Amino acid sequence: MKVVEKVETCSCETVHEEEVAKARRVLPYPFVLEELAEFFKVLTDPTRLKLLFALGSGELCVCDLSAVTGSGVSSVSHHLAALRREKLVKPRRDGRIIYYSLADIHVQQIIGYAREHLAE
Amino acid sequence: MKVVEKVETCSCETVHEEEVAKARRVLPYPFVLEELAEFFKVLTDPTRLKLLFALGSGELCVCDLSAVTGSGVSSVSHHLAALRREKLVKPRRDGRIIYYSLADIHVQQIIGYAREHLAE
DNA sequence: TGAATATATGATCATGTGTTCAAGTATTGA
DNA sequence: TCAATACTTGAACACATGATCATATATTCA
Repeated sequence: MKVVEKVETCSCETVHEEEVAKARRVLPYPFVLEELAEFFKVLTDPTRLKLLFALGSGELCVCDLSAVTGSGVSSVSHHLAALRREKLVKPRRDGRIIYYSLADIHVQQIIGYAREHLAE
Repeated sequence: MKVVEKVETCSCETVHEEEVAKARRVLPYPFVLEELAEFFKVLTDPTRLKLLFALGSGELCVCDLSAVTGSGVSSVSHHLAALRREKLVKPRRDGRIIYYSLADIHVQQIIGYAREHLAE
């Protein structure tokens, strides 16, 4: 493998120039990386994951979700706000009760793949 | 929709008992939720995502990855340690150079789905 | 064996995140 | 219109996380 001399951004002395150039070409724009990172952040909390799994079984109100997760209503509401921001769940008001449901198919697929990965 | 009276874990007065019971049944074990959350945490940093995309184009050494990402070697090494812990990348030593590559197919699919979600 | 290179790791510090409490809004029904 | 219910939101605190620096380890080659 060809090894060439120092390149600006790296503090080491050896860099594989061609491979680095090739890798650079496949990098998404920084804003895409930021969006992806933000998106995954919403999946890093066990309570939020519980909410997503629970809603996978059908529409539920905030009160139900509090009962299912065992978390306080306020906490659940904060988490739902985060899920709403990433467009993963959507609310439907009926009187004073607000029913939440999944807004997207991708989430379940994403979580499914993650579970497959962990199952190995 | 049937609404019944208060249930232990919830501070509100109305809960849809059957739906809650149904939702509870689909919840994974707590340790699975924890593992999933830990797994997604590794995807919440733009630099780590860069590393994964870069490695998608082929094997690269730490020095290369530092050049590609524009991050310091130490920072890259810490991030690679995190990716190793989640079994997303694997190292291969050749002399004093350590080459990293993707350890799993699922990651690319997961990131792909996430990008689809964000593209809407 | 010892110097040089490539990478890893531990400690520190600034910043981010989740929970809780208190207060706010919206809707219903008496 | 006023009280009660369902939910949201903001502030405050404890805890986690990422970048950086200094140091440690591993490998090569003179």
